[in-house]
Amino acid sequence: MDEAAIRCRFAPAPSGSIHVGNARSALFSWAFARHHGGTFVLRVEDTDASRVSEEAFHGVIDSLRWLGLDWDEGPDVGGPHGPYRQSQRGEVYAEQVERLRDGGSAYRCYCTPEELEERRTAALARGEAPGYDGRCRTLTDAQRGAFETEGRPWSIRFAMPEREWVVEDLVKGEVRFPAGQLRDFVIVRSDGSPVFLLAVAVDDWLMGITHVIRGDDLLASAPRNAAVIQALGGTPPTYAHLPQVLGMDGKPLSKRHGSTSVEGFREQGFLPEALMNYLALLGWSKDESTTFVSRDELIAAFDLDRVSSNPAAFDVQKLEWMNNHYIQSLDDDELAARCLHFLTEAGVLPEPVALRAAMPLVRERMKRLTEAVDLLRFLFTDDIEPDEKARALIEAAPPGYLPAVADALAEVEPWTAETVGAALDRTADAFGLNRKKGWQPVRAAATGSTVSPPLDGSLELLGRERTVDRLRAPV
RNA sequence: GCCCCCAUCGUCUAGCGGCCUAGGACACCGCCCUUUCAAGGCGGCGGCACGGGUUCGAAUCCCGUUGGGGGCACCA
Repeated sequence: MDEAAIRCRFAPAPSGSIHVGNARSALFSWAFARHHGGTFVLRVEDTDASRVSEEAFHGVIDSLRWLGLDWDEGPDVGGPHGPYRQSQRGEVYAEQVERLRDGGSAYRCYCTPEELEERRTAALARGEAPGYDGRCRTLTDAQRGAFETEGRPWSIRFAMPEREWVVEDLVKGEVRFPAGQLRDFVIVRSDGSPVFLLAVAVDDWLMGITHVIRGDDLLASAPRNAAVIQALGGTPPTYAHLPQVLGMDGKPLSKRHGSTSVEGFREQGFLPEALMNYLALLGWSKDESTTFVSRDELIAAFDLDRVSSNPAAFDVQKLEWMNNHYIQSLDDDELAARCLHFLTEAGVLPEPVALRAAMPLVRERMKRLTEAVDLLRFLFTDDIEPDEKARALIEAAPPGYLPAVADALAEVEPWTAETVGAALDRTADAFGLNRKKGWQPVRAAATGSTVSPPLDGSLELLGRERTVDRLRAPV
């Protein structure tokens, strides 16, 4: 195929935040376009005006950019096929609907919602398919005239050709829909607004989309999209339907799985490169053993022939492991910069130099950047309140031990992790304590917790004065 | 109810008729390292949903069963 001509798109509905399943569709579509040197288009499907807001619109764009995706055409960057928001393409759809009507591929439907519902339940009761029965497709002029003079509101339906439809799907293979299975569907609501099924087809066609890569919940709409495009005189794009992303319980991702939006993961302290890597491997594999794939490696290696056709469960534990890997790969400056946001958000105001210096201490201890808060709080505030376990440890220390440690540390010169550690060992030794017994009470008193970054390095950063003060503070 | 999709360790997957005694990764368990917690190293547990075919030979191909998911909207 002519690779340069490949055009893919991601078409999210800006209703709420973009969840990871959709993000993966975007990622695969983007990677496919980039791999083949094609064009990636972002189009916002906001035909249902009641559910969209400017905030949601920007949220989608922010999430995609944060993830590391970019697009050549879209609502924010423009392009030759705009506008890229369906809410702004009303006249485009109106024009194409006229063409469909002129060509006999669309007709006015006068059925009321109540009638439709009634016939649907009746069909179900008879054991028949609940879809539209095509009544208004064969109205006589007299019947039509009667409805018109009656002033009945009407919607416009697409006359689905009654034949078998075959979708040559790049992931699912050849998918056949028996004749009669696909019913006439509404393309224009009675209020005159276009419906998704129409808008998608028109836009994919007019925007020159060659490959539609999306979730397989849309598989059944592929023949409908294709039929509309054909009726318009165009050639339908090639489709690739990705299996769904599920929760660990095997059920579709939903609210009860917790925060599953890209924005949610960002707020939880995940790195975009980790999320991208994880998502890339959810339903796609580079080979039999590769686990880490950078953005560039993904572009270089991605293709649809290695996309799995079965649904995948989203495993946060694996994401966390991968996030830790990426955190470990960041240098001190970069990691400190990324942690800063979470610390300030939590009300911990870090001193820049100390923050950077603390990175080697916490780097391999964080699965999420948010963990920097608890790990480093002791360093940036003197308002240390030992937790229950810490308090118990402090109280269990031999009488005079902590003051003795304070005295020893007061004399240490120079103040480094090594010398601090040595002083700690000497004092513990003098009290007949091993390292574990000797260091834990100190950790508890200095950090307020039984868990902290390595103690010697932590005290080095905390400084002599603050360390000694904390060890001498009445418990 | 009808149509469609899917089926390899708990999870993500490799496998595209003999290379499979089914490989890797996460998780889990054990050991090592160790000042806590991690990280790291080593080892272990664990799977082809079931039943029929096809074939000299089936995780791989076909059919059925079961199980899961999606669709059949004036939602997208």
